[in-house]
Amino acid sequence: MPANILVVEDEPALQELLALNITQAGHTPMRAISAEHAQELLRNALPDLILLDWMLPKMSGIDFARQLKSDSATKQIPIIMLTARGGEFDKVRCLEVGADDYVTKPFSPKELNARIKAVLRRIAPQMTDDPIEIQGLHLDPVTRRVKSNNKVVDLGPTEFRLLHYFMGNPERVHSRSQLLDKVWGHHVFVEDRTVDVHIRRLRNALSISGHQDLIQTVRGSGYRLSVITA
Amino acid sequence: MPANILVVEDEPALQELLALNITQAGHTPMRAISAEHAQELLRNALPDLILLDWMLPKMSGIDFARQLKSDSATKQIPIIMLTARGGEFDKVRCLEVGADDYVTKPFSPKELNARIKAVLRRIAPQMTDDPIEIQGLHLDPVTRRVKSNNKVVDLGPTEFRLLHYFMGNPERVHSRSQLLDKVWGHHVFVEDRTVDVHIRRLRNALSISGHQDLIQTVRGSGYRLSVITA
DNA sequence: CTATAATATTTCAAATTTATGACAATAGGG
DNA sequence: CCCTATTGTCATAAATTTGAAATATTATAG
Repeated sequence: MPANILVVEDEPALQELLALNITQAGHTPMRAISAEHAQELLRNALPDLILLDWMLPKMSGIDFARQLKSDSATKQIPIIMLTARGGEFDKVRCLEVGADDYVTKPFSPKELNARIKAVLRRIAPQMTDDPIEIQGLHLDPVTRRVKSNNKVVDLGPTEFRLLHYFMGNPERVHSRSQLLDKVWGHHVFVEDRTVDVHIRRLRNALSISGHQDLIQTVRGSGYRLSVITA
Repeated sequence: MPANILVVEDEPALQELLALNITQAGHTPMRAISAEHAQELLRNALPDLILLDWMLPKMSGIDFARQLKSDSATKQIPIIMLTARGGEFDKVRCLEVGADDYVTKPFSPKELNARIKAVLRRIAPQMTDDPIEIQGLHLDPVTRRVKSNNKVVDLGPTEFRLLHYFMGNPERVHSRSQLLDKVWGHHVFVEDRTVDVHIRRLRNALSISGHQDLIQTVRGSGYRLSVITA
């Protein structure tokens, strides 16, 4: 899950460190030395995550975060704040503004990366390579295997991605269009109804372990994976 | 759903085809035969989406797109590019310029409409997805579920929208006409009395958790959701 | 208390949505 | 190059939802 990460940090040394860190973690850094500079960069491309220093020249990180969260174009981009002191006050304000997490300086590269990963996972759960388990159904992206007890569920590529997406976003209803976007890809051109067929195939495969009811039809809306039987 | 779409295409035959297509899909086309012509039209009214040919006389589609995206008045209007060749280079440049999607010629009407629909959906500000709770009755648009304690309230599509609307505007009386407008949609032609039937169905479903009295009749006016039992 | 207007219920056929099975086109793997 | 798995579409069946009409109740003015 490589991501584009915008680093907003005015101190050159720290920025360099952060960028290095991000690169080594497999992501791509974008650098800005101020809120204004960041705004400019955001006009061209939106990152997947923003690493924002609490203290910045001119517009403070807090104010910038607030602004980001109030603009519909950027509001869904997760923000991790870099704070100097660990005072309770700061933490509260960070979260108040809508930051998704914060890291107190000084911090270890390890900690930073862990938080980045955590936040990204929260945003795009199906992108990670972590194994997922729901109701005894185990899906492992690394081995590309789905198992229940000792039964192996045999899935085609598309059904696997579909199930992976469902398991990464459980309980939530997904319209056919959304599924096409997320599972098939943005620029594919496929009939909405085709989703039905793949749902059928997925349920069929899952029936071997009795998990076919996990995938529920929500009439008029789409489909959902849910452990709630009702 | 119906949108005004500006078609910028210099070849008359193709433009005619596009306009026809757009009309049949329920949208309204505006036609321009060049970037200059388009600019003129834009002075009068801004469309919801722009369909732009990559190759145009004088100012190319690419340059025009760049200009549109740099002007604050038009920058948020989504653009779909019509490209001739399918070379990777073109795709990249399309997206670089800020186009929201592209279609490579030749394309099927079906594909074009699908893309228009997808782009409009991505842009359209989606209705609030916040969960609502009233008197222990929980409605969650994201999972499209209604629960009370651990009981699941099973609702059809219309009943769900109806309850959603009621819970979003509690304690207020809504006439049957208002409900038809807000829940069914502006242009539908449905008997006022039909609302009664759906109210019945909603109450019926809610009775499973004892919430049937939330929906109250206001004789002569309409219905209201209220926590006041009186 | 009665007539009458307004709302509640029930029922049903039409309309809409989904499920399913079959099939042709494609992509890969031997 | 042949064979098999995978995919996307269709046609058709099945299931659910919807709107309207008919009938039953209830509230209220007089």
